[in-house]
Amino acid sequence: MERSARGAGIREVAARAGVSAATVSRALSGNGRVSEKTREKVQAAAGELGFVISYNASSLASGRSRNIGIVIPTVGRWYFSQVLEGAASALIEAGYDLTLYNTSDGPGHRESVLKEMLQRKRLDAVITVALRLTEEELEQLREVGKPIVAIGGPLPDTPTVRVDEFSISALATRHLISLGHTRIAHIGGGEELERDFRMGSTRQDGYRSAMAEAGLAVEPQWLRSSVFSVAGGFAAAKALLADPAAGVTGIFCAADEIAVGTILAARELGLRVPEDLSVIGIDGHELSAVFGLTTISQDPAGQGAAAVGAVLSLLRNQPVGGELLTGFYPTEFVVRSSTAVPPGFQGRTAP
Amino acid sequence: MERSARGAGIREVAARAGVSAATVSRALSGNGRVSEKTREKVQAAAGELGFVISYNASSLASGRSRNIGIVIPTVGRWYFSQVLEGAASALIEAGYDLTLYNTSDGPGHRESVLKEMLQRKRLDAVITVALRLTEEELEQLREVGKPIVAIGGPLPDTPTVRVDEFSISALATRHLISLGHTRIAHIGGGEELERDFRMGSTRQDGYRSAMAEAGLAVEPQWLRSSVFSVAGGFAAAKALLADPAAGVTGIFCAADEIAVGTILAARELGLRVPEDLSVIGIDGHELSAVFGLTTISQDPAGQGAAAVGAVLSLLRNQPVGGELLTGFYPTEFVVRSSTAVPPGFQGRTAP
DNA sequence: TCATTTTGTGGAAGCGTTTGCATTCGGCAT
DNA sequence: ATGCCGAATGCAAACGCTTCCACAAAATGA
Repeated sequence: MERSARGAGIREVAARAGVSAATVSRALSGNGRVSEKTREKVQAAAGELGFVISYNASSLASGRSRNIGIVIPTVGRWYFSQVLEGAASALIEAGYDLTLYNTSDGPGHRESVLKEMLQRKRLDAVITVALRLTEEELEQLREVGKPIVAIGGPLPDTPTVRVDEFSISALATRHLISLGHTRIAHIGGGEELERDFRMGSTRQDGYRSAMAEAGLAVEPQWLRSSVFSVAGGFAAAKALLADPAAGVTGIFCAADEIAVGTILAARELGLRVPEDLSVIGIDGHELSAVFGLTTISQDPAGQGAAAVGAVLSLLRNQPVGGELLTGFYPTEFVVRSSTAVPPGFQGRTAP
Repeated sequence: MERSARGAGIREVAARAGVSAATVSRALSGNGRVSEKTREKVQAAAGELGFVISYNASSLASGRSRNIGIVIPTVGRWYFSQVLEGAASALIEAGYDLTLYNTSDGPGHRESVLKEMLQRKRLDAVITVALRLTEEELEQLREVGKPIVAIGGPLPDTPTVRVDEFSISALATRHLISLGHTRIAHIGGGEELERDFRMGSTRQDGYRSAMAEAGLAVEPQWLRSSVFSVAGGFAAAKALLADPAAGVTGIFCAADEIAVGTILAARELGLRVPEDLSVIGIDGHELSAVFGLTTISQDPAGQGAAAVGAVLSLLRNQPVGGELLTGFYPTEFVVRSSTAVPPGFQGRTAP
């Protein structure tokens, strides 16, 4: 292997600075003590030689790799792309590399990713997004002894960044109820993520709870599901709204994209939003502003950054704030123009 | 460092299989010759011990790291998230890791990413997305001697996956012209990507060319720009359509998201699409189907996968097909219901 | 059957850092 | 002056693989 072409190594720097390789390592990494004068000499030499440390060698020797892995189902859907964006920015800021493992290619891949790729490769820590693991799988990961932080888990006994799916769903539903709606449908996420992530059904639970609490019945045909996309929401809403027996005046959608699809479907059927139909979503998607969608905003990029923050704490052996273990990531209720009192209703307006 | 907890090493496997470490390495990596019988013994031993090779050690020793880097401006926008998704899937399929560098955090970061992070860390190759480099920067990258493949470049003398921006823009414009439109506006991408990527203006050039070729004038107020989002398109289109002097009957949008925003703006202004206004986009975005948008679909996920294919060839020292150097990634013209003859026009219909 | 390849395997020297331990070198108190 | 002590530095042993080289064994050709 030609080494001449491959840039200077630490020994060349050492020679040029007139010190030993050990000192160069200490001067550049900040570990151990080095006099100010030597440090400067070393830095100068490194600069002149265009020396860049070999992460592989460094990792091998030190056991640290300044590289964290993120396991994410896909990067093509809005929520995940935002999480990734947030995490990537935070990591680059902290000087860490980010290795991406997307598990979208079938469940077989998921397993191999977890077992082989994370087992003890070159990661200092792992962030899992929307991943549900068996106790056994989790145990295997823990055995590796590297920090794990989850987003949208939940992984038991693991610091987790997550919103309070149940409560915000109940809140969204209650908002419709408080406006006077009684016939409220719910379009939830389909099986798509159910496999890894219990989100869909938790949101439905919140909806059911709020309905029950208000003494409202939930008719079976009010429960629909859709993939997390505008097209999916459009199709589901169209079926729902075309059903004369349903007769809903409000729809709580598990995601903004679904809600936007719902609004479009309503428009196409000649229904006005919010006069004839109220629609509320969850997410804070970019599109929600354009459509005047009332929603509960959840800032996924912030969640990604928060997870990175937790990981970095863990790596410094600072235990992460109990908040991540017990609390929820904050959400924001954004009232826009897609929700109003139901048609023909004369009661108080929304708070 | 406790080694007992850290899983078996290659020597343990060697001992268990009754061979030398060298043989284990050869058996597991497929380099060098090993008898079938030994290979099986080794694989069995490795399996029983749950042995997973240390990539750091392997990379250090061999100079190969089975890890490729992808430099991408952001992952939050549709196009980029799709490219990344496509690349990530292809890489995982090939058994490579993917390290993500997003350069969205200001130009300072971009430089450090390129010089420090790629210079000779732990990457076998680099895929750059929508990145424009100076000759000097490119030269620095080349010096490293690792394969580089670009998406949407163009980086001179670098295998590049890209669509023919100019031609498809002209094609889209011509489609409107052939329907009988003469007052055709263009909403292009803003400065957003212009910095790294000349895309915005290339699409405008295609538009101008088609207009000129048809002998049509382009009025200055017909040229608008927008960020690549529905909201951006909405705002830009609203301003354009509200301008009485403009009087356009067709709009060529540089992206589907902009086009969707345009359709929404038109609706809000009481204009029917396509009866009063024809709209055409570029992208093949998920939303385009929902809105019946005529568009030129460009399959960014496929582009990501194609770039990975090229990188893998390069790594095998198979020079990549000349197609990537000279040809264009295929696009598909999808005619839907957002384009029609202009209002009051009685001519032939579209081909 | 003997010389010549080919194949399979082991020994050991790296790969480029980090770090424990030993050593040196200046003070500084005595 | 004489010790002492901490700060600064060097030495050399890892870190866990890959691969060059040598060598033995098996296969091939004459």
